[in-house]
Amino acid sequence: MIDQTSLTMIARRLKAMADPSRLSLLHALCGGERNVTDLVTETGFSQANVSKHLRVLREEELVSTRRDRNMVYYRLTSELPREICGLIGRSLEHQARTERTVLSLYRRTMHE
Amino acid sequence: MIDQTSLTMIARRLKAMADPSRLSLLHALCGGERNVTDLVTETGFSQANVSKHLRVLREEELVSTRRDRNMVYYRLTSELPREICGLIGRSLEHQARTERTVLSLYRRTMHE
DNA sequence: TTATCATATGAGTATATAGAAATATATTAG
DNA sequence: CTAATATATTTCTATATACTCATATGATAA
Repeated sequence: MIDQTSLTMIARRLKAMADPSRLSLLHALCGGERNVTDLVTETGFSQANVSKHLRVLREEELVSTRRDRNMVYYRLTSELPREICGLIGRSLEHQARTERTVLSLYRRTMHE
Repeated sequence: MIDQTSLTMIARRLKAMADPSRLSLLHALCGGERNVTDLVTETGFSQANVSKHLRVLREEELVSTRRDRNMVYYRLTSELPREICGLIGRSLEHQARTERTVLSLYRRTMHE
């Protein structure tokens, strides 16, 4: 048996990433620091929506912030999101190859 | 901008793993092939519950099955779950170190 | 066939989450 | 101070999901 606490923590981190909108935000942050307005522009999501998703990412410490003037700049806390997406991208690619299904862009996912 | 389809697929895979019960099942399967009864015993979850979680994992092709007699044996389809959990485990460990919080067992998570 | 074992599914309930719209808070500019 | 800008939060609704209990399906054994 594995300790329940570790599983719960891992599950929470995965869950924080397991949303297309949040992946989109993480993807943008792979390009470097961004403030909320930048992210709204880049993703096309509403400001409220971006703000809420950022909160989820912050709570799981996947991103961290710094304030400059009245803007809040977000950045990736670690390489984790990029690495995870790289792994899954390769996995999807491999599957696609074996399934002879054409899927593109996984390689470029998260700027890998 | 990244293609929406890739983000959605990655999100779905992450979501399938983003649950403590399913991580527990994946963990068990890291020890090798198991049938449903084995998994019920190892995890302590109800049979119906195990069956339902396995369906989610199957639908995302994280596990595959083979039938023997009237038993269904499940196995990991790839190393992906183990790799993901390894990454997150190391990330949690790193954070724990820098936060001087004691967290144990991430290294042993998923039999890494 | 009928009984039994292994697995899967359906119904019902409780909880969680995504997103829109409106509003609140906080910082800066004038 | 007031106005404007940037970000965060609340409220609401719709949808999804985890779980339990009961039942169904499917394979084997007697």
